[in-house]
Amino acid sequence: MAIEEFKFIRPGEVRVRIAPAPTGFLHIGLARTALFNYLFAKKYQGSFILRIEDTDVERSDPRFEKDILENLKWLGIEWSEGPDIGGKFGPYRQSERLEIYAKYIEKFLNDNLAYHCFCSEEELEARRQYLMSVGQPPLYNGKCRQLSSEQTQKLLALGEKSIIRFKAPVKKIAFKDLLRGEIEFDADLIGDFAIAKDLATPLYNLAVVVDDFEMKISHIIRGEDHIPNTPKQILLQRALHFPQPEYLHLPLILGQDRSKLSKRHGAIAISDYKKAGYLAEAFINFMAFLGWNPGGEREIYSMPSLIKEFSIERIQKGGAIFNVKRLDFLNGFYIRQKSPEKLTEMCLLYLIEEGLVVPTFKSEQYPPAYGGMEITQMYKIPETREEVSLDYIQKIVTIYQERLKKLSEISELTDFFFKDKLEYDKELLRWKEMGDREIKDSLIRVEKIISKIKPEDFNKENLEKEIMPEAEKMGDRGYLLWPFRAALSGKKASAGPFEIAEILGKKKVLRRIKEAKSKF
RNA sequence: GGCCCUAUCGUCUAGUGGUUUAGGACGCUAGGUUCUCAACCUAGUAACACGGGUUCAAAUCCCGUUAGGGCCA
Repeated sequence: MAIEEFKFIRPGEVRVRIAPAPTGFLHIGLARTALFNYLFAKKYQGSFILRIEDTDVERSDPRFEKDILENLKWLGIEWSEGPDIGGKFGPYRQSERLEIYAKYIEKFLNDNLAYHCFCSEEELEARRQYLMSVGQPPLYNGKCRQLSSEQTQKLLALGEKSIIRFKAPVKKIAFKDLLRGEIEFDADLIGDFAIAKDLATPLYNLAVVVDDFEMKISHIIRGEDHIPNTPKQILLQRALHFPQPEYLHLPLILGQDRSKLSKRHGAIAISDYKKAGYLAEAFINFMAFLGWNPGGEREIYSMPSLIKEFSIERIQKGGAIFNVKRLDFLNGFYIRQKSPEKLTEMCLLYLIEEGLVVPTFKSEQYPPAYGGMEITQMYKIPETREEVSLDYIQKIVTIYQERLKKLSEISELTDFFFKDKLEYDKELLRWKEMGDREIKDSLIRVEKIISKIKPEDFNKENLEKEIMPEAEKMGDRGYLLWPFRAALSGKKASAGPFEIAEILGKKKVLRRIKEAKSKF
């Protein structure tokens, strides 16, 4: 049935939007909704619009708006109309659209579709509590609906505080959700809901309905948590004789405990994931598959292929748990796909941040995000006071490319390249049941072989050629290779000894072996 | 409490009445691979919430129950 709906979709006619309130950072739920809207718009050559719902002045903050825009861009979800770029149906910030709403609020009142309600909040709250306690829906009883216009005028003249309520008709209200089919509500159970705080301040449902109409939104794709708002919005549309857009309510993204993803589930801000070194393409791929999949067995999809394959019929109805392990896997995959140059550029930021390397010109020139970073060729290693090239850093990054799950791990993994002296316990050098004497012997053997290699021949291949036969002789290669590698890296786990040695160079390798020996 | 939504391996999911001993991926376990880790390869683990119908045939359609979730201005 959902399929039939799409026979009506003609390229260019689709206009979708996301309408976040700038009351928090861009989080996964919103990002996923944005992605699905974006994919849908692109699929049908339509428009994806960004609207900021900042009518709640107290909770809204421009820095959240900035965060939302910035991180959507980082993800590659771009809008064709929005607060930053404008558009035909602007402004795209609700706080700048107040006169538009005022016009409609007035219309509601003039047409007798709404009325002033003077009930106090305490009164309302008490009644709500009571109704809930006796198993009744907590509705407004329509007390002020009875007020004559003279009474209303009088109360207003007296300066009584009031809000504006919609006169909800008593009937059933059904709509077709593109995903879930017919959803029916009893308008009886909706009650006379508030549409504005006062003549100049619209409330959520009214503002949405007005904006979606004024911005010619064709399809409203949003989270499942908005289903209960839909009948109210439809009621408002009908009162105003607006055409009804199509609705599609996406399943929610859930935390480990199956509840709606929220702050208490840990990091959910996209910027946190960005900082931790997740790649935008991994994130997009991951989010697309939360609640949707193309049907085949392919799991790796880039934005263009997602746009190509996206289809509403393949959206899931049940909520999906956010599983970081899977994100990690995808991220590792995309990291492995990067070119060494690109990956180095991305890792550099983390190395600089950790103070492992310092660009040879002022570090203030580096913006905090790696997009558009200007790359310098030379770097200082503060600890050894050496100067190294970008190429050198690239060699290091490259041998860790397949070990990286997140970019931020690069510093911890490779710090031993940027240190003068390694701190580790001598036990680290022990392979299996080796005695102290044997460990030292192994180190001496390696040292001897290495001493014979000319500096210009000091590379991975030659090292392997010279050392492997010796290791082979010992039966278990680990007797030679483990102490060697441990001495170079000071770590239990690392890249292979030969590749590390090549990068470190003969002089440093010998020094590290000497240091290891001195522990016995 | 009321209303609404949902229900296949631990997780994301394929499956749209017979081709299904329910497929894939992540995870986990074991083995392989030049010490370790990773990557890679191979194998294994594990699910149709339950109960009624409809039908020659149901994970797939209907009803109910249960469970989970969302919303309540």
